[in-house]
Amino acid sequence: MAQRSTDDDPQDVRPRLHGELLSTSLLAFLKNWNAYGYQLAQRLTEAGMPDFDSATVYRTLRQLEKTGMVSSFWDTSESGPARRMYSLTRAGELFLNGWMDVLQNYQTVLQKAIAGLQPTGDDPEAGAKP
Amino acid sequence: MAQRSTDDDPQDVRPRLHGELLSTSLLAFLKNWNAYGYQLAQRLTEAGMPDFDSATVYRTLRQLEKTGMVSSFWDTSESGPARRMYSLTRAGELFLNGWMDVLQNYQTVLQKAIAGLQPTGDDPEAGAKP
DNA sequence: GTCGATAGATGCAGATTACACATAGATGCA
DNA sequence: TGCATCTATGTGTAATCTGCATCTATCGAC
Repeated sequence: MAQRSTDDDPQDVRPRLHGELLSTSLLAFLKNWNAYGYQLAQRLTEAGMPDFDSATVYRTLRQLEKTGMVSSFWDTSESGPARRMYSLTRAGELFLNGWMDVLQNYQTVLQKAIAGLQPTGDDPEAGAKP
Repeated sequence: MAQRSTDDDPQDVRPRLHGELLSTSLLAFLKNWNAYGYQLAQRLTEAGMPDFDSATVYRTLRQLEKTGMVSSFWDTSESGPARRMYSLTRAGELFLNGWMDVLQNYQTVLQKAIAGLQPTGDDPEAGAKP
């Protein structure tokens, strides 16, 4: 039996928010609310989401636009720097609905696994924790 | 007012499982169950998780090992190809706990946003959907 | 004028991912 | 024996994504 691996980086294990988590948060905020990037970034912080990078937020929004999930236009009606206002498209709404299903299942799977219930209840002795 | 962006890729919008979602699923499975990659990949499929790549599962496990979340050893006790058996470390358990908190908050935020409740209830007319 | 807050973006190095393909033991079967 | 198939894990590579630093620009306060 080979040697066990060693732990080497115990610090900095706080989860960050990116990928699907960031994209879907943005889509959800836009469901009943047209907003621009800076505003969305603030809402994320206010909502107690883990740290993220504002550049990532802007880039994620542009990416969501490229795939048709949101649409945008420049808003110069208010004073201050121009704002790129985003709103959810029909495709974005459909994706968000699909994601909520995936998320529900994901959370159920996690909770069951953590509670010690295997996905399938067979083979009760194999690999059991010592 | 500038032109709206155009939708260009309406197909292939099914959510995939990667990044934090895949890592944390693996950690959760390993909480009460020592297992190897092939087995974990099967469990993910059985659990109804979205499609993923098996190579990604293996690389994710190696990555989790590099950061100290899991440890592994070669298991040659059974017949067939050698298996790399993984188990959760203390650091992995702590990360998983932190992630469950983040996830709970994330889901709450999504649900509130989709229900039409803003993170902060002020400014009720700004950006309201037409 | 210049400082800070607002608002969005780019450049780049490094990490992650999907897809194709490689390796190897075990089993079945003709 | 030869060969296909399943199990089990991995690598190579191009494309994409991310974090950090930095940049542009508007506006209000001092």
